[in-house]
Amino acid sequence: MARGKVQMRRIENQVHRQVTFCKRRTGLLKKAKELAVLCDAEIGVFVFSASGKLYEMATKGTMQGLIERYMKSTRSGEQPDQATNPLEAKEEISMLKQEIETLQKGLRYMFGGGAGEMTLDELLVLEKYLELWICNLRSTKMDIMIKEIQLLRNKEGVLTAANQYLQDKIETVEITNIAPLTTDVPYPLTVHNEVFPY
Amino acid sequence: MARGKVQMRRIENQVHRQVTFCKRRTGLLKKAKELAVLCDAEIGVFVFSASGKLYEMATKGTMQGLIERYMKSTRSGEQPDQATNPLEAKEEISMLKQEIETLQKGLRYMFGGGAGEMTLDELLVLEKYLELWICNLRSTKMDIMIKEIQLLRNKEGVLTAANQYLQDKIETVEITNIAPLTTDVPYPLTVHNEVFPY
DNA sequence: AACTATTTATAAGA
DNA sequence: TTCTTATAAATAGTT
Repeated sequence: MARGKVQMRRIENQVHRQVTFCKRRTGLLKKAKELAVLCDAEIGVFVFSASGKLYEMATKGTMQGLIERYMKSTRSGEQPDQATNPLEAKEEISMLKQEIETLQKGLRYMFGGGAGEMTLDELLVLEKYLELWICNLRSTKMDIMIKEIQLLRNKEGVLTAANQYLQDKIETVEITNIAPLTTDVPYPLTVHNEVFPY
Repeated sequence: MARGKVQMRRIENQVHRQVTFCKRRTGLLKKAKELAVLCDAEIGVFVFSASGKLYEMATKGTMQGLIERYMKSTRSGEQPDQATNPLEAKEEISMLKQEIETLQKGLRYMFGGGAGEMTLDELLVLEKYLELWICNLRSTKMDIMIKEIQLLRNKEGVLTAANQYLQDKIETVEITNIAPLTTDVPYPLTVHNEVFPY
């Protein structure tokens, strides 16, 4: 797909074939990974070179696990399994941990340098950045919290008003009902608690 | 790869995800076929959609045959693993996933100069990370500074000693040269300043 | 292993 | 879904 169209048949030149195999194999596995990530799919790919060498990729757990799943789903049309088996789970955990490691590294490397080999000056710059970042973050956090509080206060106000209103009403009811109450209670007067149970 | 770069993470919009899944799955299988033809390789691909549907491709014979070959070529396969409690494992997995989500958001947040769409909880987690990071950074910084100071002190010691030595020498010269000085000065006595100009 | 000129793949929109 | 189209990615041929 570049510098000329390619015919869809075996590349005769052994060197070209080898180079293309390497490039396209990489591309294929990359595409598989992308599809898995973007669309939340579970993918297994294995490639045997002409010389019999195996290259594989499983996007979740192991190839073994995927093959098992494959077997199941072709044999009897199994349901998408909910219960992850412990082996897969462990592997998933370690994969996720590795991913976290990578992300943390990414964060660290973002400002250039990287944590291990940074000079004092670089560290000072990074520190400033981090301070700024954390400062912005806290500001955002505060905004959110303030809004949240405001919201709750409003709610509280409304509830209080409603409560007050109901209290008044109840008192009125109680007063007007004083006489009947001495003989019979048709319904519990505390019914208003069920209107605002929170 | 078109009309805009795509972020390498799960597509949130369900419709977009479905469409992309369809397109990319087709693309992936096409690429696999091409690689097989061009480079005389044997390839198996299987894709489980998020909903558990299976799509597969085997370039030679059946998937079963390929899987058998795969199994043969990876003889070390099974290991009897201790059963991690599946429940705990699942919990850990979901926690780790959440952590990854937060870190990814953090990275995006950072690139975007802050103010992203993070929730309060995520912000709190990120804040913790940043605090930890800045703490580590400061520790590293302190190490470096302490070493630097040590180094400078050593240097200072050496320089002071050298200075003392030269001072003594100069005084000796001055004393022994007192007589000639009254008549002629062949060179400036302050020449030693040029030896240690700092 | 790099470098690009091209071809392909595909995201977004209809 | 399917088509279109602008753009991002992959990669064939070359150095």
